[in-house]
Amino acid sequence: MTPEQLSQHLVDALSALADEGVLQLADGVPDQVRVERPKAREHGDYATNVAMQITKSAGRPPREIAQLLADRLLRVADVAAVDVAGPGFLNITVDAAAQGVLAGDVLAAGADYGNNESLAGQRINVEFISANPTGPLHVGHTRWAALGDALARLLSAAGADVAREFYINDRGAQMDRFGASLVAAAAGHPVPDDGYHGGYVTELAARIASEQPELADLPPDEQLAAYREEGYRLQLAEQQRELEHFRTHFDVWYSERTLHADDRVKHGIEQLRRQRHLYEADGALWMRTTDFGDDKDRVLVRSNGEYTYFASDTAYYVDKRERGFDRCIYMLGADHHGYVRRLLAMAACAGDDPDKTIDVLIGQLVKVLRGGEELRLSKRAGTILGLGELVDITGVDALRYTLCRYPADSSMTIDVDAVTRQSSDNPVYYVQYAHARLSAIIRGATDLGIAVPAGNGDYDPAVLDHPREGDLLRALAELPRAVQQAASMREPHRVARYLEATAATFHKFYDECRVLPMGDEEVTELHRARLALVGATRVVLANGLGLLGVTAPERM
RNA sequence: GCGCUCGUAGCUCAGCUGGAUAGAGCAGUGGACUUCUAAUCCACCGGUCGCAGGUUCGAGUCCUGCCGGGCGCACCA
Repeated sequence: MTPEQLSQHLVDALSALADEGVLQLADGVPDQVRVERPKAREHGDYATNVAMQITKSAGRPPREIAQLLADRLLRVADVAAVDVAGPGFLNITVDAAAQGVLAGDVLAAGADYGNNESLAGQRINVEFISANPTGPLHVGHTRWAALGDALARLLSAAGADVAREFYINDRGAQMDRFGASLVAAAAGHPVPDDGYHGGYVTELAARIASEQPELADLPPDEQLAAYREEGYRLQLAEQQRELEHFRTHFDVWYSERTLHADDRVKHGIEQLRRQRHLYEADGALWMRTTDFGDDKDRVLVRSNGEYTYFASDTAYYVDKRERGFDRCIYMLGADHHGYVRRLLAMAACAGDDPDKTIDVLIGQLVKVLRGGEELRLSKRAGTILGLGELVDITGVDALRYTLCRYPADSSMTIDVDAVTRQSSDNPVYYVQYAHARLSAIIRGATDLGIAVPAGNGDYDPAVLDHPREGDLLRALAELPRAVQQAASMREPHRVARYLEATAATFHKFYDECRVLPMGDEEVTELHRARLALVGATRVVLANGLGLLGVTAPERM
């Protein structure tokens, strides 16, 4: 029995009590009852506080309601025991056999286990990183790469139709500064103060100069444009190469320039105009974002006739909506959080309900520790630790996992030495090691000629009555909930935490429960059932790691 | 000044969207491998959840005010 089924039994019990008039619920029967896994063993396999939740609605003391529910629940065949405890908790123990069938369910579902339909029918646009093509991707971008990609995988697993999108900020003054920096570096001159410094500028300039020596003869403005464009092309290609290597694939690379070239900015503004939140003042075109909570109105078209950056963003949003996305997820760095309010106000000005169409995730910046010291990272000073370099040091799996382990809005310090270390202080190896151990058992079974059960009917679920087996089964049963919850809360780190807890549960099981027959031992039902459990656990860990874009090794 | 955000063990961080005695890992101490991977397991040590009020059966979690760190407040991008 899964927690979902148990939850349904509780709802059924409540409806029955209400129908019979035993309980009068002022607020009606809740459509969902949350069951949780208690921390303390003596609190049973599952627990719920529903009796306390509805005490007001029912106008009866919680313990009394709990007792009514307990009596009702005991009639369910798969429920072995129910206790009323404390102020009104319901502690439920599930029948071993009913729990044991889960292994078969997991084996039968295979790679699909954990997926759900909670977001079915939704089209979601996930935009992340969106860096300037004027330099390498740094640690902050890397965090978004790992987190954004994991989130996209999660949303897909929850049934949504997801597009991953990278907005290329390839327009504006910073591109010219980039071009000027390259020209200066190529000529051996010092880079302008407001330009880009870093060693990569020198390398890039030298490469362009040697590949296209004829550029030196161009007039200054043409030369700047040529360097700018070539630098753009090469830098973007580099970003794309590094991200693919980091297993972060984008479905759409969206250039800000094309937004202007195709008159989509103009179109976007026309769409806004219909909603009547635009006005002209001081020769500029404004959006009345204060209508929806912004502290001041925002300019779309400056008095000199040029579009603002905000105009691009507005048009981009309109474009996303016109391309059919129900929801747009923005992943922004903490240094952009001041932007959120106007973003939401803008969507409201466009006639949308921002609560329904926009999710903004704010990511705190990442500190990097190496050799016990904090690295001071600055693009201007050129002291950048790039995605590429970081991956070279730590490997893709360790880096992705480490960055996915923490909620986006918590500041984190990443200790390069710890991520690199291949030991237990690195949780990614803890989880991967569990998968490798499981794989080793299955290899052993194959060597002994014992088939791994493919589903229910291939083993006896009732023999899985050891406490460690029950713990493991209940852990496996949590995956769908973990996925659903992580997806709806947009919090990939929950998957990582779930994996660590499940790996720990497995390791404890492994420590106490022998799976394969020893020596000349006969193959028993217990061996077969445990093998089913092992196979199911491997499926769960592999699926979970897959959601984070981390590999599940057969051997370590 | 206004706004956003964070404050949990010595360190890095969780805490299931208000529940039972606040949890992991690392660091420290001590144990467990002649048979499925010891990258593992077990035990001990470690806390006024920044402070003070409030909401209620119940608050690390919600509200208010302070204190402290980070960030943002352009017809820049």
